[in-house]
Amino acid sequence: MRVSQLFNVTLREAPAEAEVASHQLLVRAGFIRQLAAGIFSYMPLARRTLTKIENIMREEMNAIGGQEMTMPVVHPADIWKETQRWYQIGSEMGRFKDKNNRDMVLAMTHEEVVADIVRKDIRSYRQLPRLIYHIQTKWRDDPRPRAGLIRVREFTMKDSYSLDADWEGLDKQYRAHYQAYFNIFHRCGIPVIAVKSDVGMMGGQMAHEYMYLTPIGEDTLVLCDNCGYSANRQIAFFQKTPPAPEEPLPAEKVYTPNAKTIEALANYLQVPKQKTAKAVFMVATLPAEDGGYKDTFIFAIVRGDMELNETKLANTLKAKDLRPATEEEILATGAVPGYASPVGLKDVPVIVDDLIPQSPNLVAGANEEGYHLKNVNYGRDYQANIVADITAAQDGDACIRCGAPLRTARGVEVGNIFKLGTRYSDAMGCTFLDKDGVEKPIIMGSYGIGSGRLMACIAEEHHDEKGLIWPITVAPYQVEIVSLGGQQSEKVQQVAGHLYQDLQNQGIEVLYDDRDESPGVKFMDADLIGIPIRLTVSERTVQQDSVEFKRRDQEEKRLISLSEVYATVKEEIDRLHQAIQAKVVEVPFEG
RNA sequence: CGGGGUGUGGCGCAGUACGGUAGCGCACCGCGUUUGGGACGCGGGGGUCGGCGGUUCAAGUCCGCCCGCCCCGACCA
Repeated sequence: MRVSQLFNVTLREAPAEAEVASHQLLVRAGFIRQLAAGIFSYMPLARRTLTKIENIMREEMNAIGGQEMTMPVVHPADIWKETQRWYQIGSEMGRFKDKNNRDMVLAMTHEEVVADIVRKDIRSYRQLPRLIYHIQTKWRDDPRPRAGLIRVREFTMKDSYSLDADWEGLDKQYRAHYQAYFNIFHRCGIPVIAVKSDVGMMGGQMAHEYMYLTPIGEDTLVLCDNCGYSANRQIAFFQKTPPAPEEPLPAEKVYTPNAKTIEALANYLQVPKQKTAKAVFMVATLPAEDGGYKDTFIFAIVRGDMELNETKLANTLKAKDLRPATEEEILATGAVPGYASPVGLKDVPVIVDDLIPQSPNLVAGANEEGYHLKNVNYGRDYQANIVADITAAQDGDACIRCGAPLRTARGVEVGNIFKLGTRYSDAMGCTFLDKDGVEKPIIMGSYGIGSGRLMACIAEEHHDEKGLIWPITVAPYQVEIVSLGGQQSEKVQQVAGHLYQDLQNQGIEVLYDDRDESPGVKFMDADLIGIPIRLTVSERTVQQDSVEFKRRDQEEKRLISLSEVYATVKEEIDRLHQAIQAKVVEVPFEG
């Protein structure tokens, strides 16, 4: 492609709203243009990179037996009602009515469609196992898109769905994806780790997220450098060290003016935070007896030095939804915000962290403005409805497996794999007859990777102050030819033009900057766009029957003779591919 | 949804305090010069100042309401 013909505009400055490097550079280099919050156009250069990313996905999916298909973006709401997700999912779901006033859904994901196809077409164990996938646009009306392509509302995702007759089959497909996903990310040039994750609204038995570690990430991960334990902070387990036992002391009411936070309380009473109990008020949406849901006020207690983990609490309660209580709701229960106490509280479910019963003589609220109770002891002074692990792992906590200090890090979720089990099969009646003629539910798994987000993470990982530096496997073009003074020198123009033709004829993807621009402009644009190999043709080089060779990821330039250009370019492309391939390794399964 | 910010030509910004009829850099078009790291000269084109309403002789500027976008949080297969 000649740059003079390319539908692409580079920007000297990034729009003010672009903050992270991948967003700024992808916009400046002309890869993406924003239409609305979280809605982007992918320009020709981006399309080429996305196609390469998607082809890598295809190769890896096909390698584990996947079969590509395409499913609709627009669904009738009926199937989403069947699985209840029509009711369970809030404003994130795109809903509209068709001309006949029927409820319709914009696809957020395709479990329902898969299940609908499967229940109609699969009848026998002979048709299992199967693995299908598609690469499709999805819509999730995220409350807060951010960081360019990292978090968007309209996005393209490679989604695969495994269908099995038994749990062993699911496990096999799950593990195949586990490795295939590492292969995909490694081939795209980004390091990732797989962490165990919350199954969330997908339901199911097991889930891993593939995280690209970066400070701009929005998920917090808990990692053990010693044994390799890793988990999303939402579900990370850790060892809790009980304090030294103490004789329970008599409870004592103390005056604590303006001590409404743990910080202020510990400061005022001059006690360490771990000697205090923190009251957290939540409202949980719980399943009701009538089959519906009802909001229930929840009083959660964790030690003052710890943080409530809302995901753990929600899972403990089997809550559909969980949110902080408002001040009015707190007052309505008879508790006093800032001075709330589990002691003497009635008719409110109390959930305490499992470390609380082992922590004697804590300071808790007195349910009276300006007063706390010292020496509150679980069991003697109050009881809980549930004792469970509801606190969040923090930096330095002990690893659940080996006891070494845990580290927290930020990451972007670039992919996930789920063992769905029979949740969708049960809801939508996906059954088959096994060898014995017994009707059984099909066992499903689902596995997703967002291609735009992946492209952004690659940009995030591979750039410098001048611009993008694409890995050879996903670069829009492999080689960029820059001609200098082509308007003045017929020779330069000829050499560059021939080189462009020759390399293309040899199957190399070439971008040829043939514009009548100053050298500075061309070099700057080349650096910004980030094609891995640059060949410069100028009066200076043609006089020596050579061109200048430079790799985008290296500073060195060297002259190579025209007769050796193809061989050198080929060799360097192979070398770049080999370096990537060397990273595609087997990763032990961490179940 | 809560908190904060922001909106002036394609991009980056000034002008708003103190109301007087819109400006700078880059980009774009034409001509000429220039050509190894974002050139120069001359001449051009392009803006309902986010929207609506109000105050005023006069509103980019003051007042009210609304909207978009960005950041933090909540939320998130």
